[in-house]
This record gives sequence, C-alpha cells and structure tokens, in this order.
Amino acid sequence: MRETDLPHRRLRTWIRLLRMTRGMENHLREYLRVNHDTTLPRFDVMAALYRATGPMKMSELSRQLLVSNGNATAVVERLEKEGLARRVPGEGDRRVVLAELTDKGRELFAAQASEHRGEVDRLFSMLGHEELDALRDILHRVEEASDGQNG
Amino acid sequence: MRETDLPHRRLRTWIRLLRMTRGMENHLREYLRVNHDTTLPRFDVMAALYRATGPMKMSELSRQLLVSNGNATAVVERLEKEGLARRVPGEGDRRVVLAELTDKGRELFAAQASEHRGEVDRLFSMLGHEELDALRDILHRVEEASDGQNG
DNA sequence: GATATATATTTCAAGCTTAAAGTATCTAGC
DNA sequence: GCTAGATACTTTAAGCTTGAAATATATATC
Repeated sequence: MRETDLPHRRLRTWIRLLRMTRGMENHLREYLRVNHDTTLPRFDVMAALYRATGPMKMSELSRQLLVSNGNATAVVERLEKEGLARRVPGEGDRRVVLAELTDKGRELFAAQASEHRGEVDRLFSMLGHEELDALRDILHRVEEASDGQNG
Repeated sequence: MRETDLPHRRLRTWIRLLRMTRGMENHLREYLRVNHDTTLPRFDVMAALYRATGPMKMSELSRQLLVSNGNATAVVERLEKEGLARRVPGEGDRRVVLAELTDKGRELFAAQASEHRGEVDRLFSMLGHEELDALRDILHRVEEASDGQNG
C-alpha cells in the first residue's frame, strides 16, 4: 500500500527539506547583505573562527564548514584583504596554516552575530520545544548513521 | 532556565540542520558526478522540467528552484548546448521564454533519476514512517508560517 | 639518509550564483 | 495612441565553489 512506500516518502521529504533550507538561506543571505553588507560564506567562516578557542588550521576550517579546502582559502583570503582575518604559519608543522580573526574581525562579527541570532529566532518562531525535540532526535539519527558510514 | 531558552535552541537546531543538508548535498553531488557525469544544479533544473506537464516559463523555473532568474538562464543555456533542453518563445506574451527537455534530455534524466532516488533512499534509510511523519509536521508548520509572511 | 608515500595548503579552470543593469514587451491611464 | 510603469528575460561583474593539479613539507621504509 501507499502508506508503506518508504523510498518515495524519503525522496519527497528530502526535496521539501532542501527547499525549506534554501528558502531560509536565501532569507538570511538577503538579511546579511542589506543589514551588514556581508555574505553567507563570509559569515560562516567568521563564525567558525570566532567560536574556535585559538587559531584554526585551514583544513579544520574546511572540514567544519563542509566545503573544499580551495574554497576555505578563497574566503579567508578575501577576509584577510578586508583586515577581518589573518593567516599565520603553523608552529611545529610547516605545511600548516592557521587562520584567526583580527580584533576588527572579532568586533564586527560579534555585532553581526547577535542580530543574526535574532533573525534566525524570528524565522523559526513557529517551532517550540516539542518540534525542536523532534528535530533533535531526527538529526541525531541521521548523524549517527553518517558517522557509521564515514568517520 | 536553560530548558526554556528557545532562541538558543532555534539557532543551534538551524546550524545542525544546515550542516546535515550540506552533507547530504555533498554526497549527492559526488554521486551525480561519479555515476552520471552531471552536477546538482543541472539535475535540479532537469527534474523541474521533467516533472512539468509542458514547456515551462523561465520565471516559473527559477521560482520553483528558489534561484535567481539569471541563474536559471545560465543553467538552461548549458543544458541547451548539450542538447538536453531547448528554449522556445512564448505564444501569447512575447516576453516569455519557455524551457523544456529534449527527447535526449528526458531519456537521460529518467535514467539518472531512478538511480538518484535509490541513493536518496539509502541516505535516509535511518528514517522510518515515524520520523517522516514528524518531519512532515515540522515542514508544514514552517511552510505555513512562511506563506503567512510572504505569499 | 634516500626514496616513496602521505598530508596540508594553494592555485587553477570551469561552472555556479547573485544582484543590478539592460532590453524587450505588455498593461493602465490618460 | 501615448506615456508611465510593470513584467519577463538576459547580460554582466563580482564573488562563490568545486575538483584536480601543483607545491611544500612530513613520515615511513628500506
């Protein structure tokens, strides 16, 4: 019967989920552009560097953001040009390059992030604890399964 | 108390959700590249044209995929160069351009899509009816709220 | 310690994506 | 039927993104 056609349901759900996240991303891109004159990738890189306890390996950065290492290089390079980030050679291993925010970068991001958080909160205001619990469980299941396959 | 900090939970959930969909997209991009020598945007455009009952307005295409109209033009142009899609002028309104798959495009997509569906099914094999129900409800809530704000 | 292999990053070419400007056409109001 | 503004699409410039090649360094094996 129709109710047990899991493959079909999974595909439909994936398409809807993707559409939803794209819509939200588009909204946040516009928000960052208009209110903070910045872009999503810049914001994501700055967020990762801001959260990090210290200078961060370029490879760690691209791993965290799930982007190619060439991409990480490019975005950090642009941030560097604007004086928001800097790259320093690694200490022990001379292949390594570490990235970190400048003071200017930290300050700017802190301001952007607090407003960004408010916007995300508004975007998801229709989700209460119950829905967030359900999402938490689902994401947990997905992550668990992916860990089993890859790492 | 911590349990009622909805803004924080919403932000965390959004970040995790985004990370999950990115991981899945990366997997599917790789899958399409290796197994079908194509890309995600090409696949998405072909899927939209395939599903449509007839030739599709360029504006409708970009609206459905949530991408800019310039983007739709670019991807369709590339598909056209490879003989997979074609553009024809609209009948009544001469500003309109309609896009559709060629026979070659339809045939190719049908083959790609059936395998793609299988891959999505494998990727989400950890989700059964219960989780899909929960996701359906959540997506419904989000869509409802977005409809209220925009359209 | 020389050589082979692995790892970390950058560079490169091609494609993707956006926002804004440009072109063509349509519709409304006069 | 003219004009003003709206709509549909394309073009353009800049930035984003990938995968692969290139560079530099580290590690392992002999």
